[in-house]
Amino acid sequence: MCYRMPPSKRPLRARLQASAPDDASTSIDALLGFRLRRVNIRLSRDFAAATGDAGLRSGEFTSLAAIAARPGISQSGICRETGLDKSAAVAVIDDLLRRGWIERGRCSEDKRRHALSITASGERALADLVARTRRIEAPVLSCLTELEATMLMALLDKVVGHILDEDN
Amino acid sequence: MCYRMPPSKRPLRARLQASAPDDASTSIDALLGFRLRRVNIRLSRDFAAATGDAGLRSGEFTSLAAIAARPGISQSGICRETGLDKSAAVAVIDDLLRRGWIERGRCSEDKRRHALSITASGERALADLVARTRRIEAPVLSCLTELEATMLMALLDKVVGHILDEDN
DNA sequence: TATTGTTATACTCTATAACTATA
DNA sequence: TATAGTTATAGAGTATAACAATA
Repeated sequence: MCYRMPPSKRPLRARLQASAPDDASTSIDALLGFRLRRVNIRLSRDFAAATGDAGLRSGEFTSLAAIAARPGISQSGICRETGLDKSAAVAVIDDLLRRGWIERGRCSEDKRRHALSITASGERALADLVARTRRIEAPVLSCLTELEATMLMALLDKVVGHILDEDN
Repeated sequence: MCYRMPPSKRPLRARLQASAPDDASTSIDALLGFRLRRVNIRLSRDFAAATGDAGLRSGEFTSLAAIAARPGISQSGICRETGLDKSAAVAVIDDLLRRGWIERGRCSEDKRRHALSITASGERALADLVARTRRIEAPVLSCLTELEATMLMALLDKVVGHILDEDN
């Protein structure tokens, strides 16, 4: 007979665990990728739907936040921070400039670099984006207690920090 | 003066917190997306680099795991589980069939559906992929204790389960 | 009418390589 | 020689709409 799709009441992990022997070497129980991917897909779609046709391109929000956090950062700095490719960063920076959210000045110490900084308009846009993103993420995070959500953020921060250390 | 890129010893969150007032409504401290995105980029690149030219397309590994976990699942079931678009799923399923990792039978109860199941060859491929992915994720997760890693997985499972419930 | 799977298509994202200007 | 930024380009990912078969 065919598998009829019931409402999925348990995550894939739990179902896999039930159907496969508890063998740590072949189980996906300890794999992070599946989980990150699934949550990421959901959040990305909701974000794209909320920002609509005038939506930001991939990495634009993250780059704006990085510039706000580190005024004077260079483009390659953005790439290291966000994981963006340097060729992709060009379009992102161009778009942020076009929107008037950031400014670009040549660096006097190293004329190859652009020193990027956020504008007042960019600050407002960032605050608005953050607020909208919070509203998008809220229903996804609603299944966690406040403590659990805080723990999740802290654990991911630890991993992200480790990645930044390793990749640079 | 210009911002010279030092080795990043703290995650973006911590730096933002230091430079911005602790205003919950405009801080990215409680946002999940940045963190997921950054970790996902790292893992995706490492995975692509490890699988090389004969690499699987996006969503193929997840789909194989979903079929292994739920024999007889339909294509639309895969989409619901993995977040894959139904048009994208076609190419993924085709590729899994071409590799001989899954089999496809028409469903007698609902002739529109394909009943998908994993083959013995597919089981071996899946076990191998899981093992390789564990080796890829290990260095990323090495910054966490075993307890922390378990907690991270459990928290993400809770979120993924919630998303599956909501989206279906 | 709605759903499953399929195709075609357009658009975006990502990575690579080649180039310039600086270091 | 190496790095920062730019451009062009190719390949992969993603989403939409239209369609046939079935419910």
